[in-house]
Amino acid sequence: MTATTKRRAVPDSDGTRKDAASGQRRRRGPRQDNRRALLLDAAAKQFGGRGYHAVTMREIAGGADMLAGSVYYHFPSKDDLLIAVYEEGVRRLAERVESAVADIDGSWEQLAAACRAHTEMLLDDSDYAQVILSVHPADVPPGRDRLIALRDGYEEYFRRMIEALPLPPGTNRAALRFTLLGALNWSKNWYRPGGMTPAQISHEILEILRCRLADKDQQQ
Amino acid sequence: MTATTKRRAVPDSDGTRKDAASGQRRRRGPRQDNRRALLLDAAAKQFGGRGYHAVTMREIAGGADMLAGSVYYHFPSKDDLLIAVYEEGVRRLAERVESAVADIDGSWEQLAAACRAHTEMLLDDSDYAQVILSVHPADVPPGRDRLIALRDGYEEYFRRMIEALPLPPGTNRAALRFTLLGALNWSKNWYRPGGMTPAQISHEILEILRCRLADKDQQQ
DNA sequence: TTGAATACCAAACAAGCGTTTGTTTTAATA
DNA sequence: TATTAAAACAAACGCTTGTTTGGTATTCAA
Repeated sequence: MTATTKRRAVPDSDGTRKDAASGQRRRRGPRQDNRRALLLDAAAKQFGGRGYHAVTMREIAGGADMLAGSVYYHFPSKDDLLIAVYEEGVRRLAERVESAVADIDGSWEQLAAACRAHTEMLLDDSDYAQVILSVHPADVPPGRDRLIALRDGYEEYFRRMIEALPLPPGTNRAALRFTLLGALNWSKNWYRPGGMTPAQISHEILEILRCRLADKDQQQ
Repeated sequence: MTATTKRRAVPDSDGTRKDAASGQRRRRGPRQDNRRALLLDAAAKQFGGRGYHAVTMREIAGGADMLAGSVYYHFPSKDDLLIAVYEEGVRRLAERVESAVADIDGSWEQLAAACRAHTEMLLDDSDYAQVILSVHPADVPPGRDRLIALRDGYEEYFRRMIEALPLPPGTNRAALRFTLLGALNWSKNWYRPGGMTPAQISHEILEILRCRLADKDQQQ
């Protein structure tokens, strides 16, 4: 159930408060021991591991050494908490991919670096990123469109990278993108620590697609 | 919560009852208006569309024009109902793939036929098949291993088909299988009726992988 | 036609859910 | 140091959940 009214002022998503537009007495900011971030971490771990509906507010709160009611000081509802986690997940994924690509030359090499960063985040490095895979947008009807927009926004990075590849004319780049992302994301279903590393997985998958991705002048 | 004790005898999964091992008086079988199958259909539709935890017993029962309590005549718990649906999903998938492959010659052509059947089932033809994608085995702790075994058993078809392909020595066939199934299954996240058909999707994905799958003597 | 097993219904149950409420503790400011 | 907002707790609320219970039509074999 979505929150309809707020009993108290709830902080903005960045955890800071702003002055009223008119120059009234200055408000106080958040305290230093603010555990909002800890709470978001706990939510990410739970949502990422078990999906939206399997996780309870009491479990999330417990993960941050709180009680369920206290969560509502930071987030107006469970839906909003999930959306905040999802946003942070997309933000971190995008950030990591961007920085992985930053100093790389060559469209193919850039895509490889992005895929590696993407896979490492999903499989090992980030509970937040896993939320993007574990949570189905339809789980949260009021936030559905927002989640889809966030996911699409992130995938836009890959669309542009594949757009930049030199490919034989007539290549279905959309299908290429779906195949690549599908194969990478699906690895969460069979990845086991101790087996192939995330980097190896992403490398292997790209290698399988490579002869198709490569134009004549790049063959091997 | 898992059922701990059964108050009454519950029919077997095929809806028939068997005699006690010793030759006691013959039991009566199920009536003709038995709505067990209808109930299973309703459960498949709900589980397949929204996952395990988002679906309630009342919704499932309502889908078969029953009340929630009546479900427990046929299945001892929600867990068992999900497992029954999952089993049926795997059974139907396997059946469809087997019959699609039956009259096809050539290892490549067989794989293509199997992928097409697989994709059509997942995207259009079967609520049961979609359960395999929508339900995470970890959603049902007591049935987790059973679900994983079922899924692995089905994927064994693809393992054998890829095993039979003539490929360059040293090819990582496991990675190939994961890539293929991942790309196919992921299509559920972006498939929209009116766009590419399931057959086109499966064809396109295989085409992208083809140059890798094909040995020298099969190139084009 | 009877009798027993089948296949439900109607209603409740305890437990757990997301959320609200009133109060209290804590920390930063003045 | 007194004040005030921030950030929590403790306890409940109303509702929904999966499940149980006792009863009742319906069906089919004898």
